Amino acid sequence: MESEAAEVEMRRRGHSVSRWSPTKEQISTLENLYKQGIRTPNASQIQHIVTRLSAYGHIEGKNVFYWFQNHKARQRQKLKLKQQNVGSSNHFLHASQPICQNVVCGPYCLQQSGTGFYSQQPPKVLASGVSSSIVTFGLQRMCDGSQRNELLQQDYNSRTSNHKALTLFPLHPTSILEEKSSQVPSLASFCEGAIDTSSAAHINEDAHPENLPFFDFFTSSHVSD
Amino acid sequence: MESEAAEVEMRRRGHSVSRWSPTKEQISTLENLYKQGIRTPNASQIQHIVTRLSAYGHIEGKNVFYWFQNHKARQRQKLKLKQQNVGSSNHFLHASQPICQNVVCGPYCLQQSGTGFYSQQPPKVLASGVSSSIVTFGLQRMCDGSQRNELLQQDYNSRTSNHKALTLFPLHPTSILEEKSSQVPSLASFCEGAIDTSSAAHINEDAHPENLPFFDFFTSSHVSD
DNA sequence: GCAAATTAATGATTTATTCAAG
DNA sequence: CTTGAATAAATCATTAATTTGC
Repeated sequence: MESEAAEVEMRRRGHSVSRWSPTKEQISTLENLYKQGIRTPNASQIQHIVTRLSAYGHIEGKNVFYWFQNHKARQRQKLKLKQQNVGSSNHFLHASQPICQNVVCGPYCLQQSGTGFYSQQPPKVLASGVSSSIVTFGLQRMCDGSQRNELLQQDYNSRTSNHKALTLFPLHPTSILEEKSSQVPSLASFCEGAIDTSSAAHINEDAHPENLPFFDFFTSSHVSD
Repeated sequence: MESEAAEVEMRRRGHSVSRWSPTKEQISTLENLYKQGIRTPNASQIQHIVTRLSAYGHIEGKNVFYWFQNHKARQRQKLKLKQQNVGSSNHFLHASQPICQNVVCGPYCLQQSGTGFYSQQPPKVLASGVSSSIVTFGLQRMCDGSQRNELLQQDYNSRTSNHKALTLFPLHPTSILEEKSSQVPSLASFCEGAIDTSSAAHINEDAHPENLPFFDFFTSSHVSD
């Protein structure tokens, strides 16, 4: 439905609408995604999620971002409390089980080689100067050697998606989702998207006058190198 | 063109460009801005800064954002160390002096009324659906009642600019800078800018087909209120 | 002088904490 | 009381300074 117009109206009329109120569908979808292992969606993922969930009501990228941020944190602290109560002793390699039983948590993490991971993608720069910062997702941190034995299903899908295009939304196997959108670390990427792109927009406005007002998540592969 | 060239240059010289290396000019400008009181520039401020600093080399919004984030934090911890060494006892209302002697730190902060500050601007939404999330800058937290007696020159200019249009860049007294750009809380706003704008753009693209790819920093006074 | 090796700065991310709307 | 939103603190990782041995 067009809750968008309604909300814009509402906001324009001074009504607070100061905070996003997710619909049931939106929440359940987000929870599903979380269960599938999404922890910190990157720009393209968020873009996708927003696009899909917009069908159920107004939603913005930051809402999605914050939702995952908060959900992750609160699941974690919930877990912490639980474990505290149970007082289990062998808290070594089996975290996250109580949280999401649905996701496969491969034993791929912890104690890998020191800094061997993060060269998945070479730094790539888009023609418009929108560099896609790349790489460092969060895995190498967990695998680093420090004892961050928190959750560890972090980017299971981020990595698998390189191979099989992860079914973020069962409805749309549109691929995209990953790979070329280049693992940009969520927040900063938006930043760059919002700001630098705008400047880029009036710099070479003729580049994509079509319907990509700020960034092409999809073409970014072949730049000008 | 200029900034791209610089970066391309850098890349050609074998530098991996995995991280932004500010030029001298960029740094000094940023430091000046900081001294002028800018702590957490919002989207429009960042946009402006980027536009200006692009003349000196490649730079993106996120770079500016992170720079302020880091600089603020590190100045703060530097200060903390200093104070620790001095062991001054009457730490009550005179923070931030050691950091930036150039900025006027009015005694306007701490112990104001509880939540009186952040209603400077009513939530405003641009026609394109790019809501400018608004408000909460960071001041209300400091002034709130909690004892965050850290710095407090936070948005001195944010407030003064309401009256006298703060000279962010001596070169360009273009005003803008504040007021109407509605104090959007930095990060999230980019997020929204990057994501929501795109989706919104093809929803009602006809809103501002002119040359305002996502926000008009300059005209924003008479939006559609 | 100069590169390899160390150290210091600092750019970039993630996590924790806090505020406040509903 | 729950949770969306925002900021600050902590942390990681890379670049620049610098030291060191030749």
